Amino acid sequence: MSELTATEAAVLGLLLRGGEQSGYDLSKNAGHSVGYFWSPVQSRMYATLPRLVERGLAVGRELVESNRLKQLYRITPDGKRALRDWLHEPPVLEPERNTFLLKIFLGGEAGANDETLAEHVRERRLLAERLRDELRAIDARAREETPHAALTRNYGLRWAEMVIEWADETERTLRKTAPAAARRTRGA
Amino acid sequence: MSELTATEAAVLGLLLRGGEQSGYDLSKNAGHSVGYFWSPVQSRMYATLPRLVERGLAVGRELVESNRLKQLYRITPDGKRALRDWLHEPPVLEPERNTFLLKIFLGGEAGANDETLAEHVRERRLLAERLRDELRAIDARAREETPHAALTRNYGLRWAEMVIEWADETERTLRKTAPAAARRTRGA
DNA sequence: GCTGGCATGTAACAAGTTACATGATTTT
DNA sequence: AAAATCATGTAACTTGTTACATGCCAGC
Repeated sequence: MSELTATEAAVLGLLLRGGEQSGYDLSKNAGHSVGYFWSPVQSRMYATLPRLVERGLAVGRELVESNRLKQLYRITPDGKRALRDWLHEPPVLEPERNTFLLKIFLGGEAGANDETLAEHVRERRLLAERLRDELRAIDARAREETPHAALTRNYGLRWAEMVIEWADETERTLRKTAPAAARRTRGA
Repeated sequence: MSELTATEAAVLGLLLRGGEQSGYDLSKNAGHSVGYFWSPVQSRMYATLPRLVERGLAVGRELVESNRLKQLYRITPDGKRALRDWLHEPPVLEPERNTFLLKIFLGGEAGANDETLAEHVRERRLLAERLRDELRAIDARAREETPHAALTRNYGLRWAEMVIEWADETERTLRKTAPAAARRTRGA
C-alpha cells in the first residue's frame, strides 16, 4: 500500500539507526551512514518528516530544550514494516548520470584541452583516495553492527581502488597526448 | 555567460557526434554514446532543443519527409564553444544516489530477508555482466574515433568487473547467514 | 558584541518522470 | 487489418536545489 520513495526510505533508515532525532540531527548525521548512498538536503528532510508522520510511519513529539522548540521523530512499527517491504522489492535501475565521465567522453570531439581533462581526473582520484582512507579507518575501528554495513563498505573500497587505478592510467594517457609544457603545472 | 546544465551538454554532445538530427533520433541514439553517462528522457529532449536554439547554441530547420513534418537540429559554433567551455569547468560532485546499496546497507537493522537481498545482488551482477560484454564487444570492433571514448569505456569495464567480483563475494556472505532452505529457489 | 552552531522552515525554481494526445507511415 | 515505429509534443506531478527568513544560544 504505502510505497516508499528512496528519500523516505533513507529517512526511515536514519530514524531506525539513531533512535529519536530532530530534522536537524538527521541532516547532520546522514553523512556517516545512509548518506553514502542517499542524503536528502535539509529542506527535503523537513518536507519528508511530517509526511511520514501523516502516514503513520513515524511519530513526532515536541520538546523544549534550553528554550528552543525541537521536533523529535521516531520510527513506528508500521514504518519499520514499510521499510522492510521496500528493501524486499527489487531495486529500480537508476539511469546513469555522471557528468565527470561525460566530460571526458566528449573531450575528444569537442576539442577540449587534454591537460585540463587530466586535471579533472586527478581531482577525482583525490576524492577516491579520501573515500578509501575514510572507509579503511572505519574498517579498522570495526565494531560491527550488522554484516551489511561491511558489505557496502567493501563495495565502496573496491570502487575507490578501481577509480584510483583507472585515474592513474587515464591521466597518463591524457598527458601523453597533451603538450609537455603544461606538465609543469603539476609542479614538484 | 551561457552556462550549460548537464542535460544541455549531453544534448549538444549528441548533436556534435551525429550531425543533423531530430529530437526523436537523438532520444533513440543516445543510448550508444552519451547515454552511458547521461540520457535525457524524450520529453526533456523536446524541451531542451528549442531552448538551445533560442540561445544560439543550435539551429533548427523543418523538413517534410514522407508527408511528416520533422525538426532537424544542428550545433552552431557558439554551441561548440559553450560545450568546450563546459568541459573545461571542473565537474560538480554529484551527491551519491544508489538505492541498491541503500537496500543492502539497511538490510541488517531493518531485519530484511538476506535471501531476498542476495537475489538483488545477483540481479545486479547480471546487469554488470551484460555491460561488460557489451563494452568488450565495442572494444573488439574498435574503430576508434578519439582516445577519449576508449578511456571512459575502460572505466565502464573496470567498474563492471569490480561489481561482478563484489557481487560474488557478497552473495556468498548473504547466503551463508540465510537459512539453507531458500537456496533451493536458485534451483539447478 | 560577534561569530558560529542550533533549529525550523518557506519560496522559487529547475530537472526529471510518467502518462497522455495525436496522427502518419511502415511492416507483418 | 493490426501492430510497430516514426514524430512531436503537452500536462501533471515529484524531486531536488538554492536562497532566504527567523531567532536563540554558547563560546571567544
